Formats: sequence, C-alpha cells, structure tokens
Amino acid sequence: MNYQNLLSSINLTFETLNKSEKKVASAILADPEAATGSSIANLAKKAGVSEPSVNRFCKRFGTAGFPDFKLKLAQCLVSGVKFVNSNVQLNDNVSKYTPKIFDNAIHDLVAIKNQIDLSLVEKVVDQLLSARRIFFFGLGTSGAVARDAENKFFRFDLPVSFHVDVLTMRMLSAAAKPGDLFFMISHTGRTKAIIDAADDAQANGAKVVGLTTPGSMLAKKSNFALEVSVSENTEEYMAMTSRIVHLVILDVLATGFILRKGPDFLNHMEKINRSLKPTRYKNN
Amino acid sequence: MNYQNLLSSINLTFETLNKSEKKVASAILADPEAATGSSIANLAKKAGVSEPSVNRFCKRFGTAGFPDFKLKLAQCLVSGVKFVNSNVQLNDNVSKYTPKIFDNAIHDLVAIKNQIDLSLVEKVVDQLLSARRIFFFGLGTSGAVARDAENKFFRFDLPVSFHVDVLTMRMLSAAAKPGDLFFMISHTGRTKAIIDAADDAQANGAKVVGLTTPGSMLAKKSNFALEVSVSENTEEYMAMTSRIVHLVILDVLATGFILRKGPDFLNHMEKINRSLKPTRYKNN
DNA sequence: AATTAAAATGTTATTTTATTACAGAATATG
DNA sequence: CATATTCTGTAATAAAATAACATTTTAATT
Repeated sequence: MNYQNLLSSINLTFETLNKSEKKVASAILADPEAATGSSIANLAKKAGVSEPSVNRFCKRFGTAGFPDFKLKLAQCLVSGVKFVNSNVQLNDNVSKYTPKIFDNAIHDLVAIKNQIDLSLVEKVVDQLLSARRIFFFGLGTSGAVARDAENKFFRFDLPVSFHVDVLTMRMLSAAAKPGDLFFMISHTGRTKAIIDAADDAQANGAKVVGLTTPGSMLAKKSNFALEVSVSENTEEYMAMTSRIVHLVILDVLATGFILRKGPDFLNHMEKINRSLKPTRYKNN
Repeated sequence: MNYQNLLSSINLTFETLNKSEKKVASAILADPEAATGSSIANLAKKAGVSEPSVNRFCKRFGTAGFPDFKLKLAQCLVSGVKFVNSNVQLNDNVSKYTPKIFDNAIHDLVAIKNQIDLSLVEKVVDQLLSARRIFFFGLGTSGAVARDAENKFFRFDLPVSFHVDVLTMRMLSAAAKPGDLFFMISHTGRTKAIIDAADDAQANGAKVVGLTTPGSMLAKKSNFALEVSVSENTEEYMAMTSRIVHLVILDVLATGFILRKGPDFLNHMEKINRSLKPTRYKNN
C-alpha cells in the first residue's frame, strides 16, 4: 500500500469495511486534516467507536499504528488536497493570490522532478555535446525560454542561437544538415511554425529535441521528446507554469553539459563571467 | 513559520541555535526520514540531549510539540526537497544533479513565498494600473525575464515594451516623463546601464520599480524595490534561480493587475487568446 | 576575579496517548 | 439452535510527551 494515496485507498475500499471501520473511515474522510492532528481518543469519540477500533483500522491500512497512520495521512494530504484549492479566484486579495501562484509553480516543479526521465536527460545531454550547431526555437512565451537557453548555452563555446522569427525558422530548418540540433520549445506542441520546422529539420538529417506537453504533435515529431505536464488550470488569471519548468529543465541540461565537459571547462566559464565585470558598478 | 520549509528553516537558522538545539538539529538533519518515525526519547538519545530539549526545539520552530513537529517534518519530506546537500558536485551523475537543480528552484520559491512583502506587491500593482507607459529593462539573463514580462503585460491593453539594448535604455530614460513606469530587472542590481537608466528616469519624474537583490544599488535607487534573495551557491555549475523567482513574481503582479481590473477585463484577455488559434494545428 | 542575573539544560513527576490482552457481543455457518 | 468465527469494547499496561522545578552554564557587571 502506497501512502501517497492513503485517502483514496480508504475511499475505494470503504464498502468492504465492517461497521466500526466504516465509522472510522467516515470520520477521517469528513476532515482528514483534523484527523492528522487529533489523538486516538478524540477520533474514536468522533467516530463513535472504541480506541482499539481506530487502532485496528490503522493497521488494516498497512500502517504500524495510529501515529504512523497520522503521519502517512498528513503526507498524502500535502501532495493531494492542498493543491485542489489553489486556483486564483476573482475575489482573491493579494495575500490569497500571491501564495497560490507560488504554490502552483512549486507543485509543478515537484511533480516534474519526480517524473522526469533521467535516461532521456542523459541522451539529450549527449546530443548537445555532439551537436555541431544548436538552434533554440520558441514563440510567444516560449520565445523568452529560448532566449534564456541561448544565454546559457552560448557560454559553452558552441555555435548556438535562438530564434523567435518564423521566417528565419523556416530558412534555417530548410538549410539544416546532419549534425545540427534543433531544440524546439512549445508548451502546446501545436504551433505550426515550430512543427513545420521540426519536419524540415528532420527531413534534412538534423536531430530534433522537443520540450513540450506529453503526447503533443511536437512530442511525436521529435527525436527526443522532453515531455512536461503541468497543472491545467493555469490559463485565465493564472500564470503559465510550463515555462518555469522548461527553464529548470534547461538548467538541468546545461548542468549536465558542463559536468560532462569536466573540470577544465570551468576555466572557460570563468573567463566569460569575468568579462561581465566592467559592466557592473562595484559593490557599494 | 511554514511547514513547507521546516527542513530548510532548520538548516538556515542552524548557526543561531544554542548548543543542545544544535545537537537536535544535527540529529534531525542527518536523517530526517528517521526522525519522523522515532519517539522523543529515541531522538533525544541520538542527539545526546534530554527529552525536554527536543521538545523545546520543536516549539522553537513553531510547532505545537514533538508529535506535531514530526507530522510537519514528514509533510515537508513528501515533496522530497532536501536542501541540506543540494549543491551540484563535479562527480554527480544525472540522477544526482537533476533533483538538486529542481530542489534549489523549489527551495528558493518557498523561501520567497514566505518572505515577500504583500503590501509592496499591492503598491506595485497600483503603479502598474496607473502607469501611462511601462518599460521593462533587463540585460543578459534578466533580458529573458523582461521579454517574458512584456509578453504578459502587453495583453493588458497597455503601452508596454521591453528593452535589452543599452542605447535604447539610455534614450528612453532620458526622455522619461511623469506617469512612465520603469521596471528594472537585475539580479546583481549593479548593472551600470540599468542603474544609470534608473537615475535618469527618476530625475525626469518617472517611477522606478526594481526587481533585484536586497540592499543592492538598484534597490536603493528604486521607488519600489522588490527584493529577492536567493541561494548564493548558484554560480558555477548551478543554475541561477533568481530569474525563476523573478518570473513568478511577475506572474503575481500580472495576476494582481487582472484581478483589480475586474471580470469584464477577461473578455479582452479572451480575445487575445483566441487570436492565437490560427497559429496552431488542431489537437490531433 | 567575584557576584549576580539570565539563559540554557536536565531531572523528576504527571499527564496524555497508544497498545495489548482479554472478554463479551454480534454474526455467520452447519 | 448450537457452535465457530468474527467483530468490538473494556480494562490494564506500556509508552510517550509535557510541565514544573532544580541545577548548571553562560554572560554581564562591578
């Protein structure tokens, strides 16, 4: 039994429980948050059963006892229920909408962190290392991500560029060659210009990496699809969290790249960092 | 104190703790998972302190007592954000550096979420609402953030632009007028072009919002300084998390803006969203 | 360096909480 | 209807956490 879905386990097996267990289950389901905080005596009273009945209930669900049960219930509440109610509402004030927006970003990062396919990350790093040229393509919001990516990768002594202009995209993909890497960023994965460019680039023997939604058109057309699924309620008032996750994934790739290059490469990086010094005022 | 960052709270405040509290902290940090399962007697023994010392430790971190502490510790472990040792090491493989980079971003978002000055957010939203023109300025990494901001705010039926060109910045700030809002994005807060532009803009009666490090030159020169302090070990292999936080803060501001505009404004937003339809292929 | 106040930590006692063992009740089975 | 089985509660026990108090340590002041 997985503690992540303790609550749904209770829900699903409810009908198979016997009388007093059902009472306990109801009491817990009625207010799971409260259950995590109460003592066994309290919960027993609330459910109208004896304390050992509560204890047996806990053991039935694969936990060591009541305290352990509370712990695992609390954990399953973090991942589940908490984000149920974090959509921005029309009448939210600043102290309501601000944490919600942060929570959404945090939630999605946590989710992707646990889902991301590490071997795929490794493969994409390989591609970045072996590419002769790298192009980052993105439009709209993803344009900013592409720009950020270029800003990161050009430091790596690579012929890299980003493009937000559909005509340029078209020309570059038409002129693609084996050894070129096209890194396509598109949340929807349905942007025409990007899809067309992916087709062209592949037809010319270049490789395509797609950073997009699972199962999207772009994902299907990519040689390597980094598929990122984020909370879907982020359209209206809510911020798009996909681009946040995309940026972090690009950070991961950049880090993988540097680590594979080895310690000597840090000198090169340092040289670039030093170059920025004259553009800044001294500290205080 | 928010339970989301109980572990990092312990970590961050470690030096301010007194002797026995440090012992308890070390015991917990050494194996947080184990701590969630052990009794107060057990943990006290492991830490080499008395049981009440453990209890006092728990209360110091804003929990009701040891059981409550365990609960909240368990919850903060669910997300698996272990900030204790999340610097990328030279010999890390993909399964090590990937979660570390995510954890850093998550950690900083959680930290800022709890630190952010809500009344200041409100004030900046006021400024955005009343501005006649808005300019987003940023260079390098912050250029991508400025671009993203423009992409968000131009949908709001506002004369808004972003700039990454120091000459243009200079000209615009020289021609600034009262009613203009200059939104300066700079992690270091020491970028000459940005500071100079802030000076000029203010001299001409425009308002300056700075999104930057606490106490930086830019923060001091801004009418409204959104100060964001992120983990400082993010230079070498590590990704800059400041820009992630900056993006989320801009999301917060944009959301505040929309909410203040009221429900009618959503029609306008919808119109813009619809306009993107022809640029995309149909779903499947 | 000695004295005092304050803070920190530990000891002991008490209270709360959880579990076990067992007995009685309910339910099912032949 | 008798009997076995399962379920549930009571009472006893064990474990855990906390509160109250005492001691020690530390810091400040003379």
